Order: sequence, then C-alpha cells, then structure tokens
Amino acid sequence: MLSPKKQKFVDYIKDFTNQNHRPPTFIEIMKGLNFKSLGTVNWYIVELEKDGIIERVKGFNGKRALSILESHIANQLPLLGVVSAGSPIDVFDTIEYVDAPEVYCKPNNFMLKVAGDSMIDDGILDGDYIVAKKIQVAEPGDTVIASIDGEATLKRFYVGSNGIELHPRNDNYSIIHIDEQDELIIQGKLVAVIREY
Amino acid sequence: MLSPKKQKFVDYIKDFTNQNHRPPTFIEIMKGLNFKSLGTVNWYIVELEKDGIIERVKGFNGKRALSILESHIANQLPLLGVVSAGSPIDVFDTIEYVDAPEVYCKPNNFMLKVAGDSMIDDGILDGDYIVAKKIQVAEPGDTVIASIDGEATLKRFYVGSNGIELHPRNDNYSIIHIDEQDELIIQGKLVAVIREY
DNA sequence: ATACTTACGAGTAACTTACGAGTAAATTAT
DNA sequence: ATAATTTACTCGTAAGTTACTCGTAAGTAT
Repeated sequence: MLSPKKQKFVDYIKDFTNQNHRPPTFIEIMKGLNFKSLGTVNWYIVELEKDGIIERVKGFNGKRALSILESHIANQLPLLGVVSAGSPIDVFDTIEYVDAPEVYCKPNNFMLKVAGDSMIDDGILDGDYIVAKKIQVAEPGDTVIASIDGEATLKRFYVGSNGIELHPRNDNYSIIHIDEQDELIIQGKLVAVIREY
Repeated sequence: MLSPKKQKFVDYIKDFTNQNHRPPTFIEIMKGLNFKSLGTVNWYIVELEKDGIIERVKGFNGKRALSILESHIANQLPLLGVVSAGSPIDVFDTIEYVDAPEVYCKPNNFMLKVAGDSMIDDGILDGDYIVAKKIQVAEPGDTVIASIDGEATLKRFYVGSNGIELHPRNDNYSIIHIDEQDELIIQGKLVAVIREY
C-alpha cells in the first residue's frame, strides 16, 4: 500500500499523462506538486520504481520527457466502485485503474460498474461499466449518479410538477420523488457505457 | 508513445498527404515545419523509421514516398462502417480511427457503428459503437457480424435442428434460418459495446 | 543538369541522474 | 520518560545524456 504522498505523486503523473498525451518532465512534476527541488522528484521516482509502481523505459534517459511508464499509465480512468439499482454505492477501498477510450480520459471523469437491471430500457445492463463526469447540476433527461440520503443510484433525472424525480428505466421499478427533506446530491452524469463480452 | 515533436512531424506528413494526394518532399517538410536544414528532416525520418512509425518506398526521381504505417496508432481502432438490422453493411470509403480502450486495441479488432434496433433486448442500441474481432468460426450464443449473400448484419449465432440460425434480439424481427445454398460468412464476433451520451 | 534523398560531423539546450545533507515524525532502546 | 535510531521525505547543485538542430557535401535516378 502506498503512502498518501506517493499516491498523490502517481495520481499527478496519471492525470498529466491523460491530459497532455505524454508523461510530465521532472520539472513539470516539481512545479505541479510544489516541490522546490528536482532531488525530491527523483527520490519519488526511484522509490516508486523500487515499489514496482512505475517503470522507466530505459535505464538511463538523459533528456527524455517520456521516460515514465509510457502507455501503461495513460488512457485509464479510476474505477471507483459499483453503483446499483437501489442499494448504496459500493466504494472500492483500493482504486483500480481500467482502460478507457482516450476521449473520455479527463480529470473529472471516473468509472463505475453497474449492478442490477433498473436501467435496462436504456440499454444499460447488469455488469456494464459506465464512464461518468462529476457535475453539480443536472439537466432534465440526463442519466445521473445521484445519492439520496447517502445511497447512490443510477437513474434518469427529471423535474416534475412536484419537484425532482428520479426515473428508473425498467417497468418493475418505480419513480423516486425527492422531498424537501431528502438530501439529494448529484455525483455525476453518464458519459458513456462500455460493455465487455 | 511519441515525443511531441515527433508527433507533430508525422501529423504534418499525414495532413500533407491527405491534402495533396502525395507525400511531401524533404524540402516541403523543411519549409512547412520551419526547419533550416534538411539534416533535421532526415534525422526525423530515420528516427521514425527506427520506431516503426513510417516506411520509405521507392519512387521516381530518386524520390522516396513516405508512408505512414497506420498499424501502430495508439489506442485506436478503425471504424470500418455501419452495420444495421437487415441491410448490407455500409463500408466507409475513408477509414477513420477512433479511440478505444487499450485492452481492445488488437490487430484483428475493428469497430462498427450500429444502425437499427434489432439487438435492443441485448442492450445494443441504435447509434452504439461495437468492437468486433475477426473470427472464422462462431460458437453458439455468440453475437456475430455475419454476411449472408453479401448482406451483413449483427445477430446472435445459434445452431438449431435445421442448421444455423441467426437470432435478432427484438421481438419485432424474426429468426433467420440459413439454407445450404445461402452463403454465410462470419465476419467477426462482438467484443464490446461502447455508447456515448 | 535537375530534383530529390542520404550521410556525416558537430553543437546546444533540455532534461535526467547522482550525491550530500537536512528535518520532523515515528519507532525502538535505555 | 528520555535518548537514540530509523523512516519518510525534502532541499540544492553539479554532472551526465540525449533529443533535436544545423550546414554542407555526396549520392541517385531521370
């Protein structure tokens, strides 16, 4: 298990790589993480390589902006947990990174695994993976990950005459009406569905 | 992963070739990219050839045509066309490459766009993208891209008592029975579905 | 001759690596 | 309870390499 500081370090590299389509240089890491010395950056690199987390392409790189971990680290999104029909979101302790299409690999995106069949009429099946984007406000018609009083679920977001409604897309489930006292938090909005056969 | 400068170089060659229907000469590259020396251009060519990105073919006038090898393209797959319910596969003239998760980016994989709703009960919707793998023989239960007498379609593959059957997954469509004289070619097998919202 | 590609030598800035030393917190020893 | 030791990180700088650049000259096919 990585220390929080080391975790932050590798997260920075991943985010940078996804955004810029290349790994950062030592100097970029130094500035991005507010270190004052390249020695610190180098210390992390050496440590993480010892830990087997990252890998340098060649033994020695001289000038090489591309030394750290190459494609292994790019085009991946964190798989945060499982979101299911009505039960709470199951958040993974150790966040795993899984491959995703490059276009979706943005800093505020994450992935979840779907459990249950409440969205079956929208073609979202049990076991599918979804890419979601963190948002605060949803538009009517959006498919959102919403948590009500701490329980997260995947539903369609609508505004009815009596306030916010969360619609499943399966006739066996019923519409959830949000009361004043319910605490509704929009966690994210559906960006893509990926199903593996 | 290519360095940014090398990437820019191959992008230039690609763009030039697309626009002028021929690859650029060294001098054209030099001017186009504001290099002051042919040596620089040559250095890139040699490097990129070493990296397996481009290839030189003999032309006329001591000319060598440069061609970009598409195969190396990172984390992308060719989008070959549209496959629909019953009508023939619509093959694109110019093959476009689209982002795909790295795990699916294998030499024999390709992508298609789905038209129609014949597989709706399997959660494959109109407009979805599918990743398929070229195969010759299908297993019962596989979802396949099959062409019958030249017309390709996305269906489930089964073997019934009267021979091969292609099942749609929508009650409004009926099962296709393959006769002896029908020419059935399995083009590929469904690997993944990607839907963008 | 013309139009282009290849080859070679050398330079430079960008970048990585090595090394020595320091600090604050946690762990162990006394 | 206090002192000694380790652990996990941080800093600064100098030295080492390479990615990329240039200029020029020689080669090759029409």
